[in-house]
Amino acid sequence: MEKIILDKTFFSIEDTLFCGQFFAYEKSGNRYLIRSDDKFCYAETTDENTEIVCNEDEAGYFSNFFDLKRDYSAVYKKALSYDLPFLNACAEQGKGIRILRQEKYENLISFIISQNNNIPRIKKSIAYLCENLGEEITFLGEKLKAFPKARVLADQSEEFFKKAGLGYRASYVKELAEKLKNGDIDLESLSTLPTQKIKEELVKIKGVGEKVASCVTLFAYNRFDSFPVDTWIEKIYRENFGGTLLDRKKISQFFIEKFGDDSGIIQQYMFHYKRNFEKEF
DNA sequence: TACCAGGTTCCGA
DNA sequence: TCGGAACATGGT
Repeated sequence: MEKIILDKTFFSIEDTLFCGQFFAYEKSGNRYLIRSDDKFCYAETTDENTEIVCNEDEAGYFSNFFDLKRDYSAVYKKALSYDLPFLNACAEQGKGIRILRQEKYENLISFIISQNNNIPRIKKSIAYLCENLGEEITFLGEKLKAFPKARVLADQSEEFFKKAGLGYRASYVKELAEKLKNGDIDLESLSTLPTQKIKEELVKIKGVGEKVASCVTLFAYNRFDSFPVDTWIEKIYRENFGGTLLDRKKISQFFIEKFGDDSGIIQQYMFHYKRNFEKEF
């Protein structure tokens, strides 16, 4: 067992988990059990620190997963430098957010499930897939389940995915799993491409549109020049930026032109605030 | 009961 | 190319 301890100012577990980037966690007492692929850790933010507990040989993995090498105080200061009252409030409330460096395959499946869906249901569906198809993993004496491999998902019937609560998204996930199994799609090979090119490749997948592709470039390829626009961001655009555009792709471009390479984290500050904390603006 | 949720696909003009 | 209906399902 290994414990990683960091100052909580720019790393809050609640902020990081409640900004809608990630669905594979559950509360367990004062801490959160977090799963990525087939690896687990516990995380807790106390009065002063955030503490991660994981297997010794996976400390490097989780250090990368939580993006611990990036200086988020600089990102926060950059957000304040735009001098926008609404954004200042968002950054102040969300400065503990870190953009997780997620597994590409798992993140893509998760965000296909996310379309026209709500976060509690998305979490439930992903947990169902793991519980029923995931490899058993023992972590600190507990028996837990990994995220299922693509070849296992590919062998399921569409009925299974409907039982998991995927609804009409069932066929999307099945088709993607089959293509991954056959090697028709290689997500890792896209890593070296520019952000726009990655998105162009991702939207060729059935069930993946502009918004899901933006989430995956941000959360799994860690491209901060991504700005996913969903119903919440659209509200922010209209209510807090006085925007009039209707096309979500154009709204995304509007924000990327405004915030450049900080777009991804600023998007997360704003989503987190609007969904969880908004008072009057 | 109708509307909403981290949208995308499909169809007709 | 563009606008709008259809798509599953649980929560409020």
